[in-house]
Amino acid sequence: MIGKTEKRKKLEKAGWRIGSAADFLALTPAEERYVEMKLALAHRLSETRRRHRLTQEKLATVLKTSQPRVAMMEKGDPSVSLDLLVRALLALGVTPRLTN
Amino acid sequence: MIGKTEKRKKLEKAGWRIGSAADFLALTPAEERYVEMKLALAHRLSETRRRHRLTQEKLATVLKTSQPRVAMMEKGDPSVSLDLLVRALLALGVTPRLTN
DNA sequence: AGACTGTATATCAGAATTGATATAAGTCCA
DNA sequence: TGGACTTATATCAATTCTGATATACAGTCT
Repeated sequence: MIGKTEKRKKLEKAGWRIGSAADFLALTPAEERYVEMKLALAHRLSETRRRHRLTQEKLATVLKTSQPRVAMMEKGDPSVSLDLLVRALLALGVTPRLTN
Repeated sequence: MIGKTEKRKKLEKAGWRIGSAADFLALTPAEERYVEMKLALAHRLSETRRRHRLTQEKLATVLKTSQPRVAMMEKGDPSVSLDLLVRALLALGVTPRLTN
């Protein structure tokens, strides 16, 4: 079990702007899960890239995007869509199955 | 095992414009998987809504969007993002876990 | 220190997605 | 047939996302 303050810090560190404690608590469970999913995918992308021994620059070329965007993806930045993350993972051969 | 022509029909019916057989075959495995994921989520959304005995109109209200967009989502229309689909499912309490 | 490699941050114009609206089409029942 | 209800399609302005560029930061080596 992870405390709320701790979780908040984790999210803020990841670039999710959360103004006040009230704002944070206003995150619905669905929103929290969405953010967590994104961070999980982001982490997975980073891991996968390392496993393939690629630099962000090289991965960017493979994905036909730029190194800065890859950096954003690996942070799970709010400005990056799930689509982009999923496409990247699929391109790397990772096959996410959606289970209940 | 599903034939290529059959699969193509399925995708075209779902609104994915695929001009020629050559174009279709040009879909990379990653792209195919992406489309299939989307259609799976779309179908899942439709099922879930029905299970909750909601009209598209009512679901739209819950999701703070419009009935026409819900229709698009349930078709897995190319103009609908994974984000939107996932958010919708999460809002309905479906909790997709990403497994290997 | 300086050069080099890899990653992070800021900004922005162009592209894609969004909710909304209007309206058509399908379904059921009296 | 016609109305009530539900879903589908078309269009569009506003928002969001994207790739690109410039540049900063961090680590390693000589």
